Amino acid sequence: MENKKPLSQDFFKADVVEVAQKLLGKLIEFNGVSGMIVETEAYRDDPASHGHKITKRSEIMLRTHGHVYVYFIYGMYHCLNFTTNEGEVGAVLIRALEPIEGIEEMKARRNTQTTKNLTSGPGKLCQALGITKKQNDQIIGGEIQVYEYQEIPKPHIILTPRIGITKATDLHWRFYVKDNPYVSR
DNA sequence: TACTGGATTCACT
DNA sequence: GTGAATCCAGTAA
Repeated sequence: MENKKPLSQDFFKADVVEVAQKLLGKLIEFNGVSGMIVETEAYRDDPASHGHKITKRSEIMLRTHGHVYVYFIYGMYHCLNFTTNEGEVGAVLIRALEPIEGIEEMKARRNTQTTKNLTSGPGKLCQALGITKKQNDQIIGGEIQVYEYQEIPKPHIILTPRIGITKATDLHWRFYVKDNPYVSR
């Protein structure tokens, strides 16, 4: 694609819920593979968030914005987050992408021919893009790029409280693009 | 040093 | 719908 416009660091210097919503329709590119963000989740200082207690792992949520936060979960998956609003605890979990470029590479990494299963979940998309903890704490715009891509009309943006997490509170929100086949639920 | 459980996914039933 | 896979960060000792 020509004329790709990267997001500025200031884009991430805002409330985590606002950033989570505005990330829908943006393009994530890493290592020649890319996808459009179709589902996000906002985490800040609520009991279900790593940032609820500041530790060596989670301090990045307080210390930075516009950085990549990658953590390892369930012994086999990675999850990709973007930090927001330095000085306040916040990060947006990228929950699903619509694959754009490098689909064959994604299929090989995911060991499947089913396009719908490539990036329709936070663990899946990290595997498809090849993102690991090596990318943790990198600045967005380095190895991992995020570009303007598609404008999602407001009526197509759905906001729900995150369910299924026992400690969920009203500080904890999920956004997704209505009717997009890659949304994880 | 040892223990515990997780911001998930997949293969089953 | 249910359970297994699998390892590391956080916590307690």
